[in-house]
Amino acid sequence: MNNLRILLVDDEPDVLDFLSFNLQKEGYEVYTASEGREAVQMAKKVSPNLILLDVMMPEMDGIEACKEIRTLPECKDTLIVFLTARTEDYSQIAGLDAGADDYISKPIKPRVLVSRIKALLRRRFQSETDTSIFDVGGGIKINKENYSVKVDNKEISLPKKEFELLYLLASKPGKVFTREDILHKIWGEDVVVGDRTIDVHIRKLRQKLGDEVIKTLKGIGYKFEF
Amino acid sequence: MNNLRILLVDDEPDVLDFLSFNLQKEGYEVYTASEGREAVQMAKKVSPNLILLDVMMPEMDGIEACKEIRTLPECKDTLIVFLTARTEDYSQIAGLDAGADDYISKPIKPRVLVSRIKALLRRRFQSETDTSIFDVGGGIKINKENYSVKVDNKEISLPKKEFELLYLLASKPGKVFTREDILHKIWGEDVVVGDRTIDVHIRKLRQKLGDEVIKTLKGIGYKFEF
DNA sequence: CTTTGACTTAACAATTAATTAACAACTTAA
DNA sequence: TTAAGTTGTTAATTAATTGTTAAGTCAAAG
Repeated sequence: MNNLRILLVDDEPDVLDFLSFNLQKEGYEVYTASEGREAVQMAKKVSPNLILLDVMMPEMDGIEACKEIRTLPECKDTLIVFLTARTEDYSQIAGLDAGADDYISKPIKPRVLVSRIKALLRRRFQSETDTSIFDVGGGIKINKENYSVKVDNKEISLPKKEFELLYLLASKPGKVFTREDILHKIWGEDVVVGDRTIDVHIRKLRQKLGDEVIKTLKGIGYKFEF
Repeated sequence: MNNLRILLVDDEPDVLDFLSFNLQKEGYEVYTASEGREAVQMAKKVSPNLILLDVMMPEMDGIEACKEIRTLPECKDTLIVFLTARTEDYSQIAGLDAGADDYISKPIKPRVLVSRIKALLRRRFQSETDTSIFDVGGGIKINKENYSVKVDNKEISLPKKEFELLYLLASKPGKVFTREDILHKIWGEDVVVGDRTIDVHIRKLRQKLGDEVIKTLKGIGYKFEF
């Protein structure tokens, strides 16, 4: 939904698969094209936040494609990054000239690739890659700012109490919260809700997050752990 | 109302239709004429911001028309762009001499045409095609400068409060604004309006923008998302 | 193998929050 | 001054959430 979109363009299906896999794992929405003309069309259609563009391709090469993409109004904020074989060093100059924002030499380790892409996107789209998001592990990310939770990169929305409960537990993974702790922190000092109320909220969270992340300690309380 | 006006002049109805379609899609107000004399009259009447003028036409050709239009007081700020077949290179000289601001060779891809036109208009009419317009997604564009909003390129006008509310929410898509946030930011620190007031304004916005873009988070607040 | 205490679960009730329509009070422009 | 539009209020309705109850599990202890 509010994900950043990346368009991959390369004529080798293997490379496409490989990059695609690694970027999707990071939560990006990934689109692919295998040659320049297709790339331009895709770019127009999905208006990606970043395009990873192989320089050497049959038909229309990366440089040409880049120039065309730069003229698209849909892509005025799009970052364009060239993928070049290490030897093709001319592409640095030609590419940046054609309107590219950066270039990356192949071969590259996925981690390095991902971190460079993240850095570029952060610089350009800071507001979307926000501070108050934190990854609590177990595939769960909590964003305090917009009261939203991502589970395996799928956004789910929680009602207030459930969110607060999750937030409390997840903010100190591993720590055990007694029922009393939880009542005081979430319902306040002078509440009169029954004990079962907590259980029920825990259950609702488990329904949404999966049964593993919140653990019960009989007679003691609950903890978040992954 | 505050749209930029473009006058298309060409003797081939097909070309006229084609360009007209592509430019209207971008939100311009498009007028057409099929020959020079008609073009001059139209120009006088609608005082367009830009005229796209085919060079080769029966009766009065583009160059003649251009010269006449340049004498009209209604068109002193009008940009005139010639459309020329790629071969007619003399037109570059003659055209620019006659008072044209640019020329574009046919055939041309609509995207390229549109982006060149946009660039020209932006340069000349910066104030209207301004930085403070931003496309917040979901087919909604907000122009802070003249308090106007476009939904799917249809301009709708919002009363002040509604505009401010939309602007606040849309300026940080995804972020949740609590009722308190909203009250403070829009009504000021020492407000005395009831809570339901916000709801009512939200409802009015939803009536105008569609129900999807503003989301409710019960017990928390509202957020803009597309 | 029953009992017991502690948690889970489903169904439902109570509560709280938001939507909506109708309208009143203000503002502005004609 | 009227008319039109904007802004804020209220009250009825609708919807979602939060909380309760009671039956059901499960594991450890007797």
